[in-house]
Amino acid sequence: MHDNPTRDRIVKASDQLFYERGYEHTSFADIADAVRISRGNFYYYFKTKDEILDAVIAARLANTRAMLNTWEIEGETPAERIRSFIHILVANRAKIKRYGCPVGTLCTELAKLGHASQGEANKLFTLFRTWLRRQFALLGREADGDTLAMHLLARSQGVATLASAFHDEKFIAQEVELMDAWLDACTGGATSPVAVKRKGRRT
Amino acid sequence: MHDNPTRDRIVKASDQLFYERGYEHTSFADIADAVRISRGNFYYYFKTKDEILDAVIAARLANTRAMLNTWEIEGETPAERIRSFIHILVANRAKIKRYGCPVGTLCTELAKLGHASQGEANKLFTLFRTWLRRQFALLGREADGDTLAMHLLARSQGVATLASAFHDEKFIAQEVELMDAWLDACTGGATSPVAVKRKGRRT
DNA sequence: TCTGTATTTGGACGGTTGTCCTAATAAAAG
DNA sequence: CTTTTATTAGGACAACCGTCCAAATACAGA
Repeated sequence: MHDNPTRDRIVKASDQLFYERGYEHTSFADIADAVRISRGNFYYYFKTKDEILDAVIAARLANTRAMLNTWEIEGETPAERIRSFIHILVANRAKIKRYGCPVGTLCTELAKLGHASQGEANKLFTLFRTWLRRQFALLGREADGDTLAMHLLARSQGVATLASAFHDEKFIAQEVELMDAWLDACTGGATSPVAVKRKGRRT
Repeated sequence: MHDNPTRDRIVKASDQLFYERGYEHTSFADIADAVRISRGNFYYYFKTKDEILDAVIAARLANTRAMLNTWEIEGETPAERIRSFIHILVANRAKIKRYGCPVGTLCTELAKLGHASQGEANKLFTLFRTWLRRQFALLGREADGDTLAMHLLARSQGVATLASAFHDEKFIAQEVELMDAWLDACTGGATSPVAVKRKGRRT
């Protein structure tokens, strides 16, 4: 299966539109306009709209895996890698303010639609979850690594949802600061998965 | 404007359907089936689907205001009242697991649709925000009451989103416990909006 | 060049949507 | 009763949806 520019452009444009307008509210006509191809041409690459969705999810999974691998290589300590995760919120704050979290909003929509691809979409969450769990385990938190991972995921989701509702970028920065402090507390060797204010790192 | 049973039934059924299936994915036919009236009869009460949405939002705002007032009367201390808020997650955990938070998911959907009623829907969030801020202020946190309110709202939203994605009710209980502990820390007189593990209340 | 495949086009199709209207019925008033 | 008003029923409507196809075009190798 060699590379296919047109197919890739369809997937890329759909990815963006699904994020900005939602899956159901994006029509074939919308995608066709974005990609600048005729409406009928879709059938050559995808038989149904659901197939486009699956391709988009697959692409997101691949991109996310690549991103996590990069962090694993570049981040020298597990704490730094987790911080990379936290700081997606800051890096993407403009888009998050407008459209929320790409993962969370997609999963939420598919859940309401009762869509068959819910499971695939949720794998995006699982990807972050297991990666974070591993990082926490490397910090000596094998026992509650999954709990910490879920906690951090939830915090991020909440920040994205509220930042979008209130159109507030400053709130993102505010909460990221709290999450950084919380991470420091974990790194500093607290024995329970609860945040403790600690300004400095353990030496 | 005296009471109108049929109109109320339309609003109530729409409220539920908008929550379970989403606004856009709910059709007039769906509501008609639920209320057991003919499709054409809607026009007598609502000229457009948007008007139904506005009525649903208005009803939710009224219900929320009533609920917050009840808590203000029944809860003896501000901390207890805030705890009432936190524990909605537990009380509604079955529905949250299936459909997420009614407020968050509606606001998210309307944001993606670019819908004109976004502002009205966001008032639901504002209602909780100002109410929580007041409770925190009564706890002596006038300075950062709004920050604490937003923090707690975000935590709740994140819990709802993840509980829905992972179909996990236990996670709700887990995080509620953490939020309770966090609240204890605030009540106990911590000087910064950061969670600290404290099992007992200050005497 | 000619031939065969790969790709694209524009529109037809059945179905569903929100909207809107008119006729039928129920309720109320005289 | 008759007359008037309030409510409901059922369907028409134009627009849009996802799907699908047959014909046109672009491209490849000979």
